[in-house]
Amino acid sequence: MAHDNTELAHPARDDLRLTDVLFALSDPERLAIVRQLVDGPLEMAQCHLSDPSMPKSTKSHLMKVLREAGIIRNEPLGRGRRLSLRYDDLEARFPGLIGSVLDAAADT
Amino acid sequence: MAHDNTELAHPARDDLRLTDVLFALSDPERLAIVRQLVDGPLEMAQCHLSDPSMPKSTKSHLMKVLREAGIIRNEPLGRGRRLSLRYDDLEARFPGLIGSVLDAAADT
DNA sequence: GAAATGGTTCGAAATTAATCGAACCATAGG
DNA sequence: CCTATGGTTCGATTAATTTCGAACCATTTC
Repeated sequence: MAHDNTELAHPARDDLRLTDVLFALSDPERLAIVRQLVDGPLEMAQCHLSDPSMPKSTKSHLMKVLREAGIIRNEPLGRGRRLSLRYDDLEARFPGLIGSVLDAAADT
Repeated sequence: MAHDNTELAHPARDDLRLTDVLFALSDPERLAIVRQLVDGPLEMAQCHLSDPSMPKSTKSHLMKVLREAGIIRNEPLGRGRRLSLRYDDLEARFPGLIGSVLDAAADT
C-alpha cells in the first residue's frame, strides 16, 4: 500500500506544551520509561515496566501519554515499535529541562 | 496558647519527591502562581489568579498542592498568609530543575 | 467584644485520568 | 495462507483530582 497507517501522530516541536510535558513526567512509571530511553532508542518489547504483568493496553496507554506530550517518538519497526526520546526537540523548546529531570531521577 | 495552630505542615527538603514536584507544576494555574513568587515572597491576597472570581477555597487548594509538594512555603503573617518559593530547597534537591521550568514558562 | 478581613477545612459533585479486557491490525515466519 | 508476535484502540469501570459552597478559625480594627 502507498501509506502506512501504523504511523502515530506526534506533536511538532513548536507545539510542545510545558505543562503537558511536566504532567507526563510526573508519573513514576512514565518517568522510568523515559530513563530507559536516555541511552538510545529501544524496541518497545525490550522496554520493561516495574510490574512485568502489566497488561499491554496499559503499557500502550503510558506510551501514548508520553508521545502526545512530545517526549517520546513511537515508530513502527518490523512487527514491533521503536521508541526514542525526543531529546533534541525537548532541549530546543525547554532548554535544560529534560536534563535536570533525568539528573534528579538518577539519584533515587 | 503555647502553640500556633495556623502553622501548616511542610515537607522537609530531603522528603521532596520529584514526581510530586512535577505534578504540582503541571497545572497552568499553579505554575502561574510559582512564577509570581520567583521575585520574592508575596502576601497571598496579593497573589492573583487568571480568574479573579475563583472561590477562595479553590485558591487555597491550589496552594495546598504546591505546599505539599514542597514548592512553596505558606506561613501566617498578620491576618493573612505569606507565600514564598522554596527555591533553595528545590535547587539543593533537584539542581537546575526549577530554574529550567521557570525559564520555559517565561517565554509564553 | 463585635465586625470585617483572609484563609483553611470539610464534604459533595463534577471532571479527568488510569486500568484492563476484548477486538482489532500489521508484520514476520513457517 | 495460517499462525504467532507485538501493539493500538475502544469501551467500561474505577480511582484520583478539581471545584466550590458552607462552616469555621485567627487576627486586626473599631
